[in-house]
Amino acid sequence: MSVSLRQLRALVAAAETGSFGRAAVRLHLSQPALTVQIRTLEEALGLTLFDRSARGAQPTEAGRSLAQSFGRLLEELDQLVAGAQEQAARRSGTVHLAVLPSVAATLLPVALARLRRAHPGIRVLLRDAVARRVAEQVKAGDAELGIGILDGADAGLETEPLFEDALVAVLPPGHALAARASVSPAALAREPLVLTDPGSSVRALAERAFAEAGLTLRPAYEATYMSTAVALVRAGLGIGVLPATAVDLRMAPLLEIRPIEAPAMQRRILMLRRRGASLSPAADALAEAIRQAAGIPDAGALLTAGGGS
Amino acid sequence: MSVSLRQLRALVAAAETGSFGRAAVRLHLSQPALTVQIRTLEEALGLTLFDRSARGAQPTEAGRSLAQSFGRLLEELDQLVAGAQEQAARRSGTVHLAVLPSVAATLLPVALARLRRAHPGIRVLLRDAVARRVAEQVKAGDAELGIGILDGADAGLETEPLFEDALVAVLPPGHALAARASVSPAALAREPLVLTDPGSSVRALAERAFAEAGLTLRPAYEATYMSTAVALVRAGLGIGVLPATAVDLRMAPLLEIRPIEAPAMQRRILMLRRRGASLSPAADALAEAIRQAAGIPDAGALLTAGGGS
DNA sequence: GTCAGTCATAGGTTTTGATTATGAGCGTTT
DNA sequence: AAACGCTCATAATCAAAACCTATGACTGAC
Repeated sequence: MSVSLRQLRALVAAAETGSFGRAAVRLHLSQPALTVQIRTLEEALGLTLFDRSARGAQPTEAGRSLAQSFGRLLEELDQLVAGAQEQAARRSGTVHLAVLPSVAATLLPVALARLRRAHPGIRVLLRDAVARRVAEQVKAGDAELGIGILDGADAGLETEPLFEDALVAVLPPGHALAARASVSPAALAREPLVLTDPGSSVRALAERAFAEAGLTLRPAYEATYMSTAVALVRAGLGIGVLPATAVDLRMAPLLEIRPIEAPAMQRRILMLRRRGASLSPAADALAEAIRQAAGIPDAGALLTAGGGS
Repeated sequence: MSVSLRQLRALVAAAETGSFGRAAVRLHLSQPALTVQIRTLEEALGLTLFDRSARGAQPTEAGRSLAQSFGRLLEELDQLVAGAQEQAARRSGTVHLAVLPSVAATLLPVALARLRRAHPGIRVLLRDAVARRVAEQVKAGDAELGIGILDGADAGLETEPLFEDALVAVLPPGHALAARASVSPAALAREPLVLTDPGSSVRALAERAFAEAGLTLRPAYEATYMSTAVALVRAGLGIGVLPATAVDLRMAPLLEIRPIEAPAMQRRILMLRRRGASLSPAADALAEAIRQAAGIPDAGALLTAGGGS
């Protein structure tokens, strides 16, 4: 028979207390049970570990030495187990999260604040990236959770809708188009436009929507960062075609926001995870916080939605 | 329920093989048994450790990390157990041995040679000391085994007789007394004598024997080391009164050895161990080798003799 | 659509471990 | 010297854990 943890704990306790009886008390066992554990351990090792006498059980040299080594090992083990249970209890843990920059600037701070309040021990490693990179990182396992968009279904990913993000027209103060409740693509096409980089998902969305309306998108300015784009609009250099979430009106109170009359001007922001990969407790807590921040009541809470097929 | 070694081994094997089935084979278990171990471990930790699919079981991040940590721990544990079993098998181990210098120079080399032949892995840490120190070291546990002599019984020690060591007269080449088969204490008292230090057990023995014969011992020379005493005799400076074992005739072929006609000129060389303290396998092997070197057939081999009361 | 491979579940048996009760050895105390 | 009190060991019994075989359900792949 091989050794067992019970035997090792018995050995350590007996060596430290110098008595089988006291060791049994410490381990919440009866004395005979402990005696048997020690004996079977001695048989497994082939060594006498204790010299029994009427005044207790003195560990032999081998017993002392092994008790010390095993004790150290047991301590490490208990620590590992405790650490794992900490993670399970959501009192610690780390989540790698990939997220679109626009969401990172808007929804995410709210979600992270919620998470911190509910589970202050959980650490979030944040990577903002464009939609394609978000999906890639989640699929590769580099990020356990992602917030992004997906064109079609993706067999490697499970998705859960968070909210709809529409592209809106962002008008500089006093612009003529602000008189209307909404603006048409055709009207936009006549104006100098501020857009994001080609390759960004926002840009691709705008181009598609314009193409459906038979128009060609000719941006006057392209910005990589949303804050840059907003600044360009505020300076009166053009009309922004930007995601609604990205425009923080607190930062730019004089700008006017108007919806664009094109159904395709919408993108569905999704929470992404690798298909078949369970979430760590920390990631689960984060997902919950994100859902709540997005205004989704946490009903079943389990992600089951397909890729959108 | 707390974690068990079986669970940890199951986790490590499954994480390394990527399959419950293959892990079960490695551990000589059925697949359901392994599945259950993993599940109960997951329940104990509160963590999902594997993502099960039709293509095997992929460890989660937590599973991977824990498998690695636990694997390291298990390796250390197995190594400790193997080390203990090595000791039990007498393939390794260390014995602290306290021994009289005279025995160390005569009987012991034979015993150690035997021991090395039978159990080459056993290391002997040797301390030669006078009889009182030998007994002290054994009683204090500084030496697991001792070879020495004991005046009366000692409650703290168990003894086992090894052989009788007589004090003999060591005569320089061509000495007149060599004509007799034995010499009397009275004859010795008329000669210049070479003895050991006062305080040595040999010296005490000689003084007692002379006192019983109504004589006073007046040594011409006192040497601490036996080799010194023998050299003095060889130089013709006196007659040695020394333990028979200590005089190596191969080193001093011209010397003559004669028994002394006094019954008290005998000392019983004993093997000593602490009462109630079991012997380590290494010490047991050494004890056996010592017995054989002393010409004692290793019958029951267990030390049971009392202190001589 | 079948097939091969995976893990999960169920039923029944063996093994392990625990408890209580009791015994035996030993040192101390009366 | 006898009794006591402390130790660990043993025995009988019982509960729980662990295992195996058989079977099921699911998933990819051909």
